[in-house]
Amino acid sequence: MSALQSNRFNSKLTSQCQSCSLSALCLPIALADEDVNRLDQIIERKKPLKKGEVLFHQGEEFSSVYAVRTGTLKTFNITNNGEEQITGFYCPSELVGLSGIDNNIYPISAKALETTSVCEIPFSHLESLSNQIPSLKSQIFKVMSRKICDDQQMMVLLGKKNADEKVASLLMNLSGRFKRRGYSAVSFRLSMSRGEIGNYLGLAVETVSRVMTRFQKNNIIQVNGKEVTIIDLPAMQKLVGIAEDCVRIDTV
Amino acid sequence: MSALQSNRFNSKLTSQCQSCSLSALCLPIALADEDVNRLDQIIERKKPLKKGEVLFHQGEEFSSVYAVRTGTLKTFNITNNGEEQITGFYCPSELVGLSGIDNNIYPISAKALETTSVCEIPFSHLESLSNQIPSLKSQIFKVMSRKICDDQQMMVLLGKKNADEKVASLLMNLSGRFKRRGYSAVSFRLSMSRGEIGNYLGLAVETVSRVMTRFQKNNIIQVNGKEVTIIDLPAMQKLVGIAEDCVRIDTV
DNA sequence: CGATTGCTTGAGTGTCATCAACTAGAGTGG
DNA sequence: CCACTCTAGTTGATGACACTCAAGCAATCG
Repeated sequence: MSALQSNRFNSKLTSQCQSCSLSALCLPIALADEDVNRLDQIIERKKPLKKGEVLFHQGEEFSSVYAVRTGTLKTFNITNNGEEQITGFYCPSELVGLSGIDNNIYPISAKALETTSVCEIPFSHLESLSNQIPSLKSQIFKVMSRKICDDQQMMVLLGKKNADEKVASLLMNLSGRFKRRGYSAVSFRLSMSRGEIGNYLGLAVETVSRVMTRFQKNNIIQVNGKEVTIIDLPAMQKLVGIAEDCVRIDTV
Repeated sequence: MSALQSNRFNSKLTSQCQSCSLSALCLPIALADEDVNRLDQIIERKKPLKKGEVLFHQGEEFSSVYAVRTGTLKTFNITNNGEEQITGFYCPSELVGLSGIDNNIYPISAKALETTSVCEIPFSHLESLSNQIPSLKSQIFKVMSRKICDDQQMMVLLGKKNADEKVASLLMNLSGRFKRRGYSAVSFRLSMSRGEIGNYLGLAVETVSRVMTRFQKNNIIQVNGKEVTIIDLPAMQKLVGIAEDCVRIDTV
């Protein structure tokens, strides 16, 4: 809690990272104040992306990872037959672009779903800074490890779940992410279209639509366009599979 | 930690890592000789696992990552309703357990598909060694990044591909991995059962069986139990989607 | 040797994709 | 301000792909 008040001990120069409301969730977590300042210095705040603008393109040379400040991004892969497969949605404080490290090329594109601002973190700088700050290095390991966990959960979803369970899982996942950022866990706005939801979940648009209206008829959720309210939480948890305990799907 | 540094120079003796045939694929890649020796010293060779034995259990405290030396592992997640979802197969030189870093708990179990020997790499040692050897740290970043890429490819497979494409993708992926280790790319032995293939690909056993016999009838592959030979490579590539260029599915 | 396990093959069914029509809302331009 | 277009979303009808159930075969094992 108190960690949320990021500049409680701040003294002299408060870095932007320290005054950022996301610092408790983002990369600076677990860093000493002076280390946050050093991290802060390698970060570039870019001007916000408009809806539909691309942050980086699949195939482009990898240079930076990005932390979302406000708004939402989607990442996607263009498959051989030209269709797009969405691989993730990214909310504020989440890190995009880690998959580019391996081959020094982004294997996916990242596009803004709404007006979105990001912090650019040049990876070469981050890497050398991580030589000097072991806790930063550990933090990067953790972030990457979590991404691997999340992706594995996603595989379970795609491989084993039916349409109802898929949609419920996405909604509950988003709910959890909003909650952790201090927003309502039961009432929120979807920044992605039905088509994007379907693409992401491996479902047709029509199926997504049908599932959501059915959920609504059964008083499980309340839907109004992009506005969603979760009404019957137990029902949702049951659909997701309750035991979400040891696993935290983070980057949907 | 001091133990790490002690034998740094006593290494006219070739380390096991250096004499290991996998060194060009495994973690030591891109390390200087003396660094390989230091890495070598934190590694424990465990006695081989028999088929069906578990390397680590889901929920267990995380301590080490493991490199496969010989044999094959599968990792899997027990879902809420008790069924198992296989999340990956691991061949020699590949690293298992990275997903445990985040929460300090293994979110999956790892089990031997056949007699399998592994190198245990205690993560705390690896992490501190990576403070001293920047290229080792970079290498870990890369390995984790590649895992993220691979998992994303897997999502595409699960979300967009039909049964034929799924099976073809798995076979071609295994083919590539055998090839890189110097084995035949067209003729190899599956160490996993049909059931495990189906589980992994999000298909029923019967479907896997049917697809493979159909492939055989169409002279695309030759199957005899677990022995597989790829006959019509172009057909397979077409099924997979050819443009496997920029993406390398590594850890299936 | 029977028993068990893994794999294959067949028949029937169900879930979800596809195709198509329709509605609502946003943006455009006369 | 009102058609007009365009897109996103919804709903219905139909069908395909893959799952389930069931039976049989082959290989391994106690």
